[in-house]
Amino acid sequence: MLRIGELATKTGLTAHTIRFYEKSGLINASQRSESGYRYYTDTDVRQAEFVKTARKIGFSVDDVSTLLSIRVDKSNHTCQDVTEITQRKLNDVNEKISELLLMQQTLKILLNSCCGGPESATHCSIMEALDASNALKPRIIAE
Amino acid sequence: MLRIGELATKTGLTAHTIRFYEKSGLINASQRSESGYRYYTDTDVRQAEFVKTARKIGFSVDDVSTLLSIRVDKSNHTCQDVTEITQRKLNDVNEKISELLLMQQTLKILLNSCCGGPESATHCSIMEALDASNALKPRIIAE
DNA sequence: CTTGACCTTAGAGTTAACTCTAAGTTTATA
DNA sequence: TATAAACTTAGAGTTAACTCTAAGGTCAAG
Repeated sequence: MLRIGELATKTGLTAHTIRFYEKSGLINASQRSESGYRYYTDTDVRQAEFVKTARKIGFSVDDVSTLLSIRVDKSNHTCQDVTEITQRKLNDVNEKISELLLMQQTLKILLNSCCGGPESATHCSIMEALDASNALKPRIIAE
Repeated sequence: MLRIGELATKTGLTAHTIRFYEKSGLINASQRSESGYRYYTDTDVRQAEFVKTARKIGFSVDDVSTLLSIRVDKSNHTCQDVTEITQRKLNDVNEKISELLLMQQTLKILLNSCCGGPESATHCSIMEALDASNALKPRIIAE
């Protein structure tokens, strides 16, 4: 039986975060001492680790909540239920990556266009590009 | 001279956002009518477009603020000043992309490992992977 | 028996960038 | 002149996931 600080050390979460997850319904202490201290069993620890793992992969607290409800009642859920959540997350991630790659390309083009030296910014091509408002149109690859 | 709604239409921002940017020091109306209506000159419009462009590329409101202060006083700034901001932003973007690619890989592996069918989740390999807590270790490419 | 580390709660604060509301004023149109 | 669309302000609300604070209780060691 671990106290909250020990669970924190073990999982790499903070005690604050563990309490926050408790409020969110993700982690529960099976026992409480008379004085109110939380005590965590091995089962609790495994659940906390599940939560940590799922969060690290990128699932939202809400997703983890859903995954946990599947976890405690696997026989009444299907692989489809699980892959749906995973696929949705993957779609989110893919979309964000696309956006960021666009930004990345634009920023790279801007950086390549500018000398970056101690010259006055009077004719800085980054500033000019931002003013031109077509700075966003990604050029054909390798221009 | 445009009113705020017209500037909104022209830039694709909302009037709310334009007022928010005003509070943030990004966009100013050169004129006000006696009754207090904002009126924007061509110069204001160009500045608003600059802001829109810079935000779209991914610069934070704070970054844009800095870029604007360079813009109005180019001769006292250098290309280095501009590239520094741009490079910092590119570094941020690169870092986020790395994180997301890691998530993406993990999610793909999870999806590949599961049938995704109407079978009971009792032996769902995604759930098992999340429980194993080594789900995070990205496998060697193409495993 | 005291000290310090650890625990408790409720609830407020953080971050970024909006987004919205309420209550009232102005302007353009029919 | 009436009405609807557009405008004004200050300030509160939104989102996600924490993060921190205040004020106090508990526990082990010396």
